[in-house]
Amino acid sequence: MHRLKKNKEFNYIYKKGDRVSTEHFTLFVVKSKYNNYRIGFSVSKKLGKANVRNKLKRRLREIVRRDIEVKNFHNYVLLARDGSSKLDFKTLKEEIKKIFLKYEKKKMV
RNA sequence: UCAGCCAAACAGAUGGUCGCUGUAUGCUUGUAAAGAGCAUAGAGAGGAAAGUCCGAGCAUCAAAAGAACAGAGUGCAAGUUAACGACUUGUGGAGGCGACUCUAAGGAUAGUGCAACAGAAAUAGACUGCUAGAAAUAGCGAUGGUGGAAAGGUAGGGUAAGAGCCUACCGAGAACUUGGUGACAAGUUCUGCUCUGUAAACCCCACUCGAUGCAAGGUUAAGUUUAGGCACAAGUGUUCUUUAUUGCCUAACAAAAAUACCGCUUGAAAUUGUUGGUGACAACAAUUCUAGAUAGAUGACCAUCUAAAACAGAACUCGGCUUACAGUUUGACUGAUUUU
RNA sequence: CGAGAUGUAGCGCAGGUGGUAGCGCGCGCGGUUCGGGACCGUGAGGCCGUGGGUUCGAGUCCCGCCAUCUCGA
Repeated sequence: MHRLKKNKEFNYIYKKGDRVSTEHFTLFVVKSKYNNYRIGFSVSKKLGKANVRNKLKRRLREIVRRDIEVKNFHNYVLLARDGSSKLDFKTLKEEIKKIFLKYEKKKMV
């Protein structure tokens, strides 16, 4: 799994990307030049203090690493919204699977 | 047993599977270095890592060397400390039956300011009033009940009426003696003793302090660019002295890969023991190396412990303070009750 | 991560040296008008972000905390 890290990249994706959202997350997607997919996680200060935000990012990374198979070489940004820090691990997992499926469906149409 | 008070320790543990970040070693790639990948070993957040409220290191500001002023801080004593506004042990004061806790605690006769409303009057001169006297006037500070504060208080004597005018007790001040390093305490003697509160108002006294912060600052790369102003003066709170330097300031344009690398973790370090000290702490000896990220490293699942939970995530590093916090354990002490 | 500023009526703001809190807009009621607006009169609305302290007395002085905003690559 490759990570997105630079602020420029994030801003580019926010501006140009396709957007899909569920109750607690928003996914931004842009086609990549390279033969990799890359993903970044964004958790704002509104969601909690430092330890809460770190824990949420760790969990999201774990879920993407283990349970999501990304077939396309795209750049993704996963934005956490209000309330997502209070969910437990299983519901998080289901919701993230959902959001990726939703994007694929949208693309098919 | 119940209630309390003080201090200390822990901050889920053990095993398994998959993953994350450094370090060391080996292998592969690479001319080599740097780097990349894989394997193995071992390491990997806190008591507050938080707030950024103080104090240091470290770095830059040409030089921080000296003096004065401005500004800011601290404020009982003696100690501890690298240093401090921190801590310790005491002193005075406040609270608690007690164990114990709290305390910005110098100066109000150096000066200035302020004290609403109420009250006759707010620091004090009058007014109301009391006594003597026919009156002029003289003596007096009791009477006035408002206020946070009203001319030391209470009782007795005394007087024309009164008053520390006199006496006793309490309070206050001064001197001396004794004890203590000291803050201060105790005692004796003397003085009948006008002068409210506020310095967390200005201020006075004593002591301390140059400013800015790792986004500091440096390495590699990239400007003897152009225009205007200042001129032997200019530049860092101000002024002065000493030393050093030659340009300094403003604006525009160009260039720019950025945590790529250094700073970045061995330090007033930690653990254990001994000794000294009431204690904060210090000295000595032995042993150990114990995070170093940069979208920022600790997560997920299973089993057992009844249940797995609080506050919360290092970001240059230390010493404190403040604030948040589920629960568990240990020790010293106090009060009440019961039993022996 | 560091440096700074601000919290007062529904909204935007005053209250410098402590004495009991105002202004404008908005809101309610009445007047004016054939009616509405404008105008005139009148009224309500405040634990001065929060917890302590100093003081006789704190929006103001001092010390903690909370929230919001700004600046530094």
